[in-house]
Amino acid sequence: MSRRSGVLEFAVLGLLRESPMHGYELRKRLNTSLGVFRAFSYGSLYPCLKALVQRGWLVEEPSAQPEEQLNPRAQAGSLAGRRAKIVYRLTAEGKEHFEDLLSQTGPDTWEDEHFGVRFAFFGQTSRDVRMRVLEGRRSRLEERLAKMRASLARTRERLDDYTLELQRHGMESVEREVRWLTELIESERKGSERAGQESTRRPARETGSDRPSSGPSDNTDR
Amino acid sequence: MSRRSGVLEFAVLGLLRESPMHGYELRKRLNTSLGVFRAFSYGSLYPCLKALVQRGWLVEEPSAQPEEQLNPRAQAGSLAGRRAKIVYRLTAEGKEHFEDLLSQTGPDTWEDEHFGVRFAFFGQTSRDVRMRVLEGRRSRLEERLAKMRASLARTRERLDDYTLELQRHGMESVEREVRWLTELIESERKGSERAGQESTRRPARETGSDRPSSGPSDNTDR
DNA sequence: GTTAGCATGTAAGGAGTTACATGATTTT
DNA sequence: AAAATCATGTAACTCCTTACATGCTAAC
Repeated sequence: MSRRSGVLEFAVLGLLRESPMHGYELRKRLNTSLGVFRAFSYGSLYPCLKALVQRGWLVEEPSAQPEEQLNPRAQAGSLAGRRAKIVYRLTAEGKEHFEDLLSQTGPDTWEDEHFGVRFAFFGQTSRDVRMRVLEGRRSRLEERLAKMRASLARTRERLDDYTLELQRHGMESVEREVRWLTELIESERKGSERAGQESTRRPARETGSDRPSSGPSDNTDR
Repeated sequence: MSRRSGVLEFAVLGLLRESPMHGYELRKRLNTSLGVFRAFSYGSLYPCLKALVQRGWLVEEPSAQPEEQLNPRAQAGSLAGRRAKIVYRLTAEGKEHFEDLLSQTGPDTWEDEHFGVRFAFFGQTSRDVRMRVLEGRRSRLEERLAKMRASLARTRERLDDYTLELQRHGMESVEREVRWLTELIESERKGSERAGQESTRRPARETGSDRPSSGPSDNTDR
């Protein structure tokens, strides 16, 4: 009933933080920007939006259609007509809540389902948290590799070629992801050191705006 | 209520086809042999087993505990006691049904959730079907790549570094899987040609036992 | 003037998980 | 005799999808 998910909720808050949007647009962003990893349908998006509104993290704005009003043919039907295109905007509480979520580094943040979306919003995440999430993810994967190697050693001879190939390919993928994470961690560390030289010591604040940001978000639409 | 899944059902039938097992053992196999890709809990396994029994694809065998009966202390409580360890065995109908499933090459067989488990049982799958599944999977991934490239071209400049890196890494993974599939398809084709030379033309039967098999399964337990 | 795409929703259901409950057997 | 691990199960819940229902607007 409550439709408060994990991933979807997180992603919606994160995208709306960048700029207000209506559901349809939001869904497209969800399935391209955060691409590959997950795809959501309206059947989960709209109920999720309603739930977030109820908890006071979003507000619905009936949308006065600023630029599309320019089109003169449209307003013939009815002035307020045109099936209200509901634009959702993050409230102050919503923003606060999202920042809470961003600062979390618990075990599930580096599980498969969550890691992708966490990474997608690393631009808004503090360096400490980024590091913990990356390192957590890496050691999670290394654990998994160890288990796979052990189980492979135990069962190698009674598996047929295809099963074996599947395991091999699976392990290789995990190994590759570990290397990727290692590179990312390295480059975070370098960035950290450079920042350390600049200001001699780390700034005290943990959360939020130590990101250089990609400019003030003036892109309301495509 | 019915608990007839897709992947889980398929995997259970496939593993039980190799040899009868009880639930606990089955679950371990599920989470190692078919490794990386999925993990199942008892909460889904046992109801699934019940459902498969109801449909006549499995039978429960109360398990006379052949070797464990040797242990003399156990039978004190009650002769039929000792919390029946239920061994599940595939029926003739179950086997037939599984072979039907094996021969399917519909669109969902190459989707993410299904492909892994399909591949895991390629040892029992006919060469034609293997080819169709591999090629279907590859073109599915190529489609996805095309979409990703298009969306990346459209949105590159308004994405921050992390989102961009996530996309890049995602695409690279997909590209690697495509290359892997291409190699597999190549090697299937070679095998096919060699088989063609041996018998001049392809054998008529499509399903089942053209596998060399990994020996008669005499391994009931670890 | 009809197809395609934009836009918003709901009801039912599928595929699984978590947490709980129980008890036997093996290892320490 | 305590702890681990084997073994089986159920109820409630989660998170998402499919299929449906509706209507507007743009393009062909």
